[in-house]
Amino acid sequence: MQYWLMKSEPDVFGIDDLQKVNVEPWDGVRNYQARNMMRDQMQVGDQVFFYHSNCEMPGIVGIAEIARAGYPDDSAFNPEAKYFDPKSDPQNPRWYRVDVKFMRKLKRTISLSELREQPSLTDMPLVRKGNRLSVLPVTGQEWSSILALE
DNA sequence: GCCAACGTTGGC
DNA sequence: GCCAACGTTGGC
Repeated sequence: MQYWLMKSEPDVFGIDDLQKVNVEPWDGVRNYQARNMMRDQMQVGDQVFFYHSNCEMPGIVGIAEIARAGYPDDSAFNPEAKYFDPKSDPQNPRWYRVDVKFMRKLKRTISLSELREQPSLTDMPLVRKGNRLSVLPVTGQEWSSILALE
């Protein structure tokens, strides 16, 4: 079992939205590194930190679980869809998604600034400047030290 | 709203 | 294959 962190903008789709729908297809990711992780590595049952980005207090707000491993993101095939990509061929899909299932909200937001203060977390790509990847691997050690902050 | 960091595109 | 231009992300 592996651990991940996935970013979302609360104005677009936040942890409360995930709680409401319970399971959400994580489509629209158009970055090859993130695609590779979703397509090749994520497995059902993997645990996910749900992270709010681009907002007043960026940070980890909840826990989710991978409910379905990587499968083609068919929003790329739909010309009407926001994330349409004419270069993705249904016979050979360029983009993949996973299904993410709500587990629980954290008791409080563990903010990015707080994560940056933790000596054990300085190696996390998340806390490094200029990181823009929306899907990131988290080690087991990082997972437990973050949860210990809750 | 600003801007640094980074990925992608496309001309050459 | 290089690299400038451009678009996007995301913290602040």
